[in-house]
Amino acid sequence: MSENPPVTVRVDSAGAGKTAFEVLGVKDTAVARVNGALVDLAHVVAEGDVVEQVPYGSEDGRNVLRHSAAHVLAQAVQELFPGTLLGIGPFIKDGFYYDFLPSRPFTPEDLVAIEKKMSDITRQRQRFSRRVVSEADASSELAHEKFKIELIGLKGAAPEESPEVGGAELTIYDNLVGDATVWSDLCRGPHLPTTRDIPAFKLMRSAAAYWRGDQKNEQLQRIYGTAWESKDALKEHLHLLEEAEKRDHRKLGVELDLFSFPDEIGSGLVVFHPRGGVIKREMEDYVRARHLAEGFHYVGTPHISKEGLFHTSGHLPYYADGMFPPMEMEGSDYYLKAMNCPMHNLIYKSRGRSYRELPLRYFEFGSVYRNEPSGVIHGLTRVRGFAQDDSHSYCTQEQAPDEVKHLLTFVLGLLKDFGLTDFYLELSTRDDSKPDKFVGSDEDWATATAVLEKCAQETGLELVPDPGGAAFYGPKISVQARDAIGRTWQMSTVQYDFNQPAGFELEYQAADGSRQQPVMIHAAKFGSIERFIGVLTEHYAGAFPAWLAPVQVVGIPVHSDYDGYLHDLAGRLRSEGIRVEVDDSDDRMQKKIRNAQKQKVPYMLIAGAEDIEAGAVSFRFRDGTQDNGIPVDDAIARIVEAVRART
RNA sequence: GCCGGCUUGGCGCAGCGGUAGCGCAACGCUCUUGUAAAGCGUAGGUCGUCGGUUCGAUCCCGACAGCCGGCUCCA
Repeated sequence: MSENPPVTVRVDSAGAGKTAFEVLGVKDTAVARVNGALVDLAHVVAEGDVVEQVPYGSEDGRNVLRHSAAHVLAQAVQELFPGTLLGIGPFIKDGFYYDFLPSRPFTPEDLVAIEKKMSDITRQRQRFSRRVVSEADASSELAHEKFKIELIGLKGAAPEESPEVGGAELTIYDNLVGDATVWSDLCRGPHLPTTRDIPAFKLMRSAAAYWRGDQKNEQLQRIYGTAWESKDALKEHLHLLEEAEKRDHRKLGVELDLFSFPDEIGSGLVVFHPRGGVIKREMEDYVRARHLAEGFHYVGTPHISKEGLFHTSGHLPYYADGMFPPMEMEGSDYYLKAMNCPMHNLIYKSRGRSYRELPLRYFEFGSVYRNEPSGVIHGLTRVRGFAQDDSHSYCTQEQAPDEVKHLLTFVLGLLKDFGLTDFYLELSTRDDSKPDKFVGSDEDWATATAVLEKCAQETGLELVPDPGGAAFYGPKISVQARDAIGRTWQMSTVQYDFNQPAGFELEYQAADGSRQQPVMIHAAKFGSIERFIGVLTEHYAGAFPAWLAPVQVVGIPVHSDYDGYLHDLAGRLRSEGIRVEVDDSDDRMQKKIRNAQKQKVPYMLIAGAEDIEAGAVSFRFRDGTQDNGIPVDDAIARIVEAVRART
């Protein structure tokens, strides 16, 4: 990042006719912003123009250098694999990609060769030269590039869809060596001045991607790369990726013996081992207690149901693809439930309800099963069987806004209790162009959406629209949480539903004696217990806070003579509810410390002759710091307090 | 579901057309004195599954399953 504020110049009469680069006259300039629009440094300015430096390390600067790198990638691919057709090549977070239609998919070896060819191209200092073309000229020049032709046809329709087209005019960028054009691509620009100006890049991987993101379209081969304003910035990014890999919950799940996915059970189905079970149980106990404190009633429902229930709820007409296929018994088809709401509705309906009971809140850890496509299964964050900490609040339409607010406040507080503190909200709404995917009237959708939007805004959190992302029965707010290394995860959802109360003919008797239909608010606080454990594992990199740690204390004797002393201490801790082990194996002390450290145990209690003489014990913490000679009573109090405080 | 890659003892990895090794872990023995790996020994694998090619397959080919990276989708 540039330390100094960007240079800004207002062009005077002497500057008119010069290039943006000339009037700025400063280094560390990727492109220029002239009167608010990004342009090439070769752009000729006029008197009165305001020209601003865009440094390489700025957001725009990075985007431009990444997009320029994408061009070099495309050029390298077309030189190495003649006849390969081009898709699009935008910048993305941390890098860029380019989509291709090659005669065969790229291999890892191909990527090495392509990266080398890219280096050749950058060394040649090819100039990116902008040329305005008419639609007819572009079409004939790019006649062999069918995807580019399609983009030309889209010009103006969706400017955000690709960097190739959009804006007032159609442009082609030529790569020049001397005066000779060695390569060209349809592109809106802008670009760095030359290929040599790309400071640092690296190809990451290749993968398939559907043309224009639609499963119905042809599948292209996408190559991902990363590019940065300096070699150091690139190195730092690669280091961050390594760190992220170390906290991968799938890896930590094995190393810390938390859970596994036995092939024999099936893809996307998890078993929790004793240590993972501790985390799961602590979470559930705490969450259950918090729900009770917030006025929820804990209920219980089965995992499967006859199909009629899911017709009533609307799941079978709208969600059948997402459910496991039915099993037939005694002439009925039974389905594993994919959602808990239909069952809760039956509890509501089990007797007449009064307005005095509302809002009526049901909560359970409901096990649901969803037929996720095989390619999307991913550790704990995308599974086929999981438990939702699911609740349904039945209330009058007038109560709904307060209930949504209540839920949002509750959810955010709960997430904070687990160490997640950085959030934004997403408002998922109906896609009006696909009426067959959503049930209910326009008016009801508008009402529901307005309630959610207003409540979301009142939290003061950033609110991002998600058009088309609603459930079939109503709009939703989802809470996105950022973890310790800045990645975001979709956690909680709050959904406003007026359709299922109608389908189930739910009602309550109002104060005036009339029968009214309640609305129901669905809310999953963690989304799924499984996903949340996965996210927490990555957030804490396996070093869970003491209250969640599978093993909270390990006693380590300096010599086996002191095993008994530590066993006595462990007994006292255990009676305080602390999960404690004494490592009385015949390893040496150093090895025991190493083992406890690798298991990320919060407290190591070390005892030798000095400690015993003083009636004390020595702490070693996970960060390697120590606190020696602590009297045993103090040590116990300290640990008990830390666990109680959930810090 | 689609495209590509991968699959060798509990974990991490070698290897190779002539039926397999290493480190850690496990087990045994001898050790154990202050903050991240003591030494020696033992045991453990029909090389994911099923077919095919071959005199012979862990190795080559195919199908299936699982996993990984993306796309699409999603709590």
